[in-house]
Amino acid sequence: MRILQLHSNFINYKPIQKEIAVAEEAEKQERRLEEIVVLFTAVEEGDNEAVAKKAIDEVQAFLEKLKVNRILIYPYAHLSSNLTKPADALKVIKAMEARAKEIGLETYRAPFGWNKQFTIAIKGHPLAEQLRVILPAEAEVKKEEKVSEAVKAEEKMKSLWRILQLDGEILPVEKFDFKGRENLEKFARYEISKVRASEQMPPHVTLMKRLEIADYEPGSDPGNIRWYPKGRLIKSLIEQLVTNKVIEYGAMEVETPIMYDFGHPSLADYLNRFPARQYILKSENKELFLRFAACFGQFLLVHDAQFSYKQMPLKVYELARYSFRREQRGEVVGLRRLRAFTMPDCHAFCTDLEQAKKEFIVRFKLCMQILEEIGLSKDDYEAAIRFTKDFYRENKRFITSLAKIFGRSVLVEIWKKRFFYFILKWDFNFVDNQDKAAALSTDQIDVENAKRYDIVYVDEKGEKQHPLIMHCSPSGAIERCVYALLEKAYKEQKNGKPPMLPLWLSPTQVRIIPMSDKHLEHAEKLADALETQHLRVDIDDRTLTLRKRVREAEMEWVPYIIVVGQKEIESDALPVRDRKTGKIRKMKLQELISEIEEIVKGKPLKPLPLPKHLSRRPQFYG
RNA sequence: GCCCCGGUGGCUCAGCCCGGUAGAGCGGCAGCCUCGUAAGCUGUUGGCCGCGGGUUCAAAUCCCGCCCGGGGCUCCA
Repeated sequence: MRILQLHSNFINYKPIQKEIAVAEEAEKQERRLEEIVVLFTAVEEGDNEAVAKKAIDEVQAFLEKLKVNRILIYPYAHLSSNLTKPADALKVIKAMEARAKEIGLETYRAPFGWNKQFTIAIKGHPLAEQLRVILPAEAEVKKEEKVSEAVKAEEKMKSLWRILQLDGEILPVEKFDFKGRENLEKFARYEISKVRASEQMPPHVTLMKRLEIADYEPGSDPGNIRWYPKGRLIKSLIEQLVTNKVIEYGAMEVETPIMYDFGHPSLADYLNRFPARQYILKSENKELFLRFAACFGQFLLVHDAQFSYKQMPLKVYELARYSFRREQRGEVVGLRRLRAFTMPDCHAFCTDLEQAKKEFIVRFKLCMQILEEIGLSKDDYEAAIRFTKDFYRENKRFITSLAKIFGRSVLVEIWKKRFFYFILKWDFNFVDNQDKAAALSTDQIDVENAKRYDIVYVDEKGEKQHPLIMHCSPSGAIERCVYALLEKAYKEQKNGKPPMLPLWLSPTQVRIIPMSDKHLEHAEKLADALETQHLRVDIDDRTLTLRKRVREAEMEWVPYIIVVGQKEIESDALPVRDRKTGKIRKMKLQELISEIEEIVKGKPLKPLPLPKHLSRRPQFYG
């Protein structure tokens, strides 16, 4: 028996004329059914009542998932070329109907033996369309084979979850003592069972709006974000920092297109593994898709390059703004997961596993350093290392050495067989205020794509070889870094500390508040002096009370606030309100400049993204 | 994609259950206050009650569809 099962918004059908002698009696009336699972059914030779029962039971298990309780059994011969005799078929169909009613389904049936016209609207979700093949008991053996094939695939994907300790010992997750390692526990739980509960809005969503960093864009697709001047500054600074670090590491920065031709031979095969997750667009007679990583562009570019083992490892980098993934509707949240995001993506092409392992360590350290510089310390994230069983057997010490560099126990995921294109992968994961985890940096050793893209290098013997490819995002998506920083700030607030951004990312580093308009001129002088040292300084020249302006500066997370009045004109000691401590420190201007310069040393610099005078600024939110 | 909750001036929200003239606080604007470190006072502006359809004499309110947001699933090479 074959059943084409369609979850439908509605179906309209109308019997037109009898086709065969055994056709049932029916009225030639149009019928409409809504919110229904339609079962186009072909009864094949050898099917019997047991098959009918089994078919309905299988369907029912599925209906529970969909939370639908209404079916239409629609005889449909065209599904099979091995049909049984019509009279037997009708019997089996009736048996299906009886079974369905028996187990409490709201059951409808289209008449058997008629030529019918129909219109159907099928829902868009992945489970909406399914083909079932139900075989009679005799054929059970054959079916077993098929199942075992499926089970094998399933088996391949089965993951073992463990905790790898620094001494190299691997413990089952239940046996590990998570005392003092609550984040690792939350991360492990998130990865393994994904159980979580939360009623509140993610804190970073409220913050990104209130601080005028970013917001949803109702005029776009979900997961496409609008960035206000302050947010653009923060993002752009992080982008610059990551890019600088990766270039320092030795990668060559390139730029590749954001859209690709579906028909390109190297891409077609790769894409077949990731169906229906891209944005697709048409241009003239071509079908294009938007990139979901910088891999395509870089692979195609390196495919055309000529290089030998002497130039390896060969490192290529791109800040992929944007990468697009049409994530499922329910998964797109704030800045945690977007449909359009900025992905720093660095590939390294290595001669062999030995070289790859060496490079892997270099990049592991690089990623830790980059996160640290962004403002996420090792306490803010947890590591996961994922590999195949085979790889572990041969590389125990290597994997343990990664954990040692990380300095703490890590979560490991072990695959019995390789089913991705990589044999080893690690990722750093931020655990947020809702106990959800989001991956930041990651690196992988890819053993497949060099062949797929026909990327070759020339070895010592002058022979062409496929390299190993390492895929690394040194920071993870830039937007996700902003998410992590905001969530981290919120955590600190919960712990009684003032929430803030790292000084080098604070849109306003120093705010000067003149007591009254009589003191504005002096404020301007101080601001100019700070500005020439490349600090971001602004002046709150609005005619509001002092208390109110101080309050607003604090709510904007301004790290240093200086109130300027008559005393400051007469003396060069400035009352600097330090957000970190909440105290007012008497400082000379030069002392403040030195302090800030020391803290932001080595970080990218950018000017204030807004008018210097607060009276000249629009309000983007609130 | 599925299930649950929500969408009301720029922002946060009340009103909806039980249909009958749209409300508050914040913000904006104007005026006063010229101020010593987290909200000064007064006045005023501002709303196709997310969009479309239906029921009704009458819809922010009831019903249906869609869009957007949040949560839970699923998914996450």
